[in-house]
Amino acid sequence: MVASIEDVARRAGVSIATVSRALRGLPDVATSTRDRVLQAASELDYVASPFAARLASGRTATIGLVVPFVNRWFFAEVIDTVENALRRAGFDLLLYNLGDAEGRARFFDVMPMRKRVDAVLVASLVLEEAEFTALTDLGRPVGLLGLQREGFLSACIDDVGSARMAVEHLLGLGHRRIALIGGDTDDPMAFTPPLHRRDGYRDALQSAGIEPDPDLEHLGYFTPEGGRDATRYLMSLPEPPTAIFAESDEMAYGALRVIRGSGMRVPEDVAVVGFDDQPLSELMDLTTVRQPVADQALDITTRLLALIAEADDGATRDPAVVLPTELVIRESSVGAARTD
Amino acid sequence: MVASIEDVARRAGVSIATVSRALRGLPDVATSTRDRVLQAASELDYVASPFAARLASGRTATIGLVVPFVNRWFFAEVIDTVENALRRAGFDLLLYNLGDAEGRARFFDVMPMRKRVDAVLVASLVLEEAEFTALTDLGRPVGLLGLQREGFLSACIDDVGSARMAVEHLLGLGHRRIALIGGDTDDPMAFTPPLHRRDGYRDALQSAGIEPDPDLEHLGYFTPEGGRDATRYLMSLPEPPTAIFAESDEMAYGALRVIRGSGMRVPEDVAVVGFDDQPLSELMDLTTVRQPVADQALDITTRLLALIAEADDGATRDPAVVLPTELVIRESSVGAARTD
DNA sequence: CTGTTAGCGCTTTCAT
DNA sequence: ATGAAAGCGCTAACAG
Repeated sequence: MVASIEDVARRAGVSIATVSRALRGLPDVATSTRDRVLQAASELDYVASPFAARLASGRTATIGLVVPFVNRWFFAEVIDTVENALRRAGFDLLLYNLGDAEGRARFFDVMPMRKRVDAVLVASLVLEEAEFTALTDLGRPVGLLGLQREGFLSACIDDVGSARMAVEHLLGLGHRRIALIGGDTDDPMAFTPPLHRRDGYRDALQSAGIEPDPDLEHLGYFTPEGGRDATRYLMSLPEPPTAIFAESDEMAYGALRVIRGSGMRVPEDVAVVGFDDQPLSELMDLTTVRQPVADQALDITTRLLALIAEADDGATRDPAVVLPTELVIRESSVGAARTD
Repeated sequence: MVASIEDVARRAGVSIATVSRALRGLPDVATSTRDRVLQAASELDYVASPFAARLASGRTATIGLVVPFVNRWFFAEVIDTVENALRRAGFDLLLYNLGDAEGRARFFDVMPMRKRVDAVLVASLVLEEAEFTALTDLGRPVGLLGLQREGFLSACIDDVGSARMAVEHLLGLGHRRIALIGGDTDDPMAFTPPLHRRDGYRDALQSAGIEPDPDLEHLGYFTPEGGRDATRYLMSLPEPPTAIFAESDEMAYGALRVIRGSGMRVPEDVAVVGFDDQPLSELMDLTTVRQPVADQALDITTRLLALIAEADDGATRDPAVVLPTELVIRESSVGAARTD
């Protein structure tokens, strides 16, 4: 069978306590002893049983990552980054995918990560009070990604300001009828961006002295099809917009397809700006707000790990980190003839 | 502190063994006793410590999912489906993302899932002999998704046949110069599709009496940019193709963009067929091979779980399951004027 | 049907 | 610097 700590102890001629200390790099182990233990462990191809260690120590070396979806660019990117950071730190990643309202309810009801994680990381969920409570009742640190809240570690971008920047870009190009294709802010599976990006859109218009026209705000459900349908609707208005700001690149793709596919020109007839800067956006020549997803994920993961390790050298001193975004200007807003 | 099995036992007035049995739904527990235990557990908000249970039972109720990437449609879809199926079965998902050649080497070197999973699920990786050995040396069942191998449980599609179907569609439309945009079959991070889809492409041509032209096979690296660059190259050939078969939809998007963006018409000047049928493909009017990703993932997960549960009512009787694909014909191959 | 009793394989005082 | 021993919170025979 597979080797246990006793086998290593026997082979190294020491006690199991010493093996434990040596293998974990604890102090107060003679170098020669440590070498002997390391040698024996390697000869036996020994790895400690994580469950025994967890039971004895109370630490799980695992963090739970809660996401509303996994098959959307943002969240896939988050999972990728977090998994990597954890792996390097010797931590396991337990993934919790909510999926839909029913899955979400089940999750918060059962709380499947009870007693199995050292910390929790929640990505871009608009959490209800009860859900926040359920999370904090786990008695573990909770990190927030893509949203912030008093008393919690978090990393996010300035969605409001970023959306404002996008719309101001369009205003600067002379557009006055600018439509918004957004997410459903009433959706039970709502995540945070729809709320804030819409606010930024309205802010920008109002600052320019334009009263937001409710007819120009349409749901796109954060999918390409949603963006397509919204655009068809918008372009059929008596007074269609001359520019569209989509709260995500995916919705912008739908918009581009409708416009380009129906013989209209982008941006001459309609300008389009998205949000995210997914890889496909460069290909689509889409002007968009680039947000540093990996940076946000890495930042919050690192600080969460530091907090757990109690090597908390200021990890919580600056609990809410806001990372900068950047407007990437491409042809969908300024055209190919751009000279600068 | 949080309740343990002893607290429940005391409250219910039974032994901890009875609590254990009652809570796990084992037989030979009087209904009244079970009710009392359930009541006590719920009052104390008790959940068993998974680590103690794992240590005592040897079962981990966890499966390890190994993927080369998480931010590609296919794999995101797989993760989504597997996570869901496991959650319902009360299993945890431990995600292992290889990422790149270095990450892959580290993974197989360290074997981080040793002693922590009941089974392993590997998605679409071209595994070397040594890697297969490393996996089987875990001493746990290994399931394969997107590939098959003698002696392993697997679920996949017929990549060769599906690619042949796609190319035969183009041949049926009268095309003779059909290009292939594919993946790198020599890449250390190679996954299985590139190999087989290329074979299917060549098969179809040869069956039609056409000798595959190496100039018409170009790398697209399974990304939109790769597809774009490959298409630019192909269209600059002295004798450009009249049709393109891309081994993935993402590469096909790049092709479509180049063709449509440069004033050529799809499919009149160049027809395009992809592979996968991602959600964006309908929007792009892309003819493509639809593969049932969720079905594959669900199928293999279910059978792996059955195998672990030893409720193996035939789970392994049919170890290699091949799921059907379907050609979804859209405008990128037949045009808008299609009458049927 | 239920209780007793060994462990599972580690970590962690507490001695020495 | 090292070892002995007491758990960690369960599961699984084995009795009864």
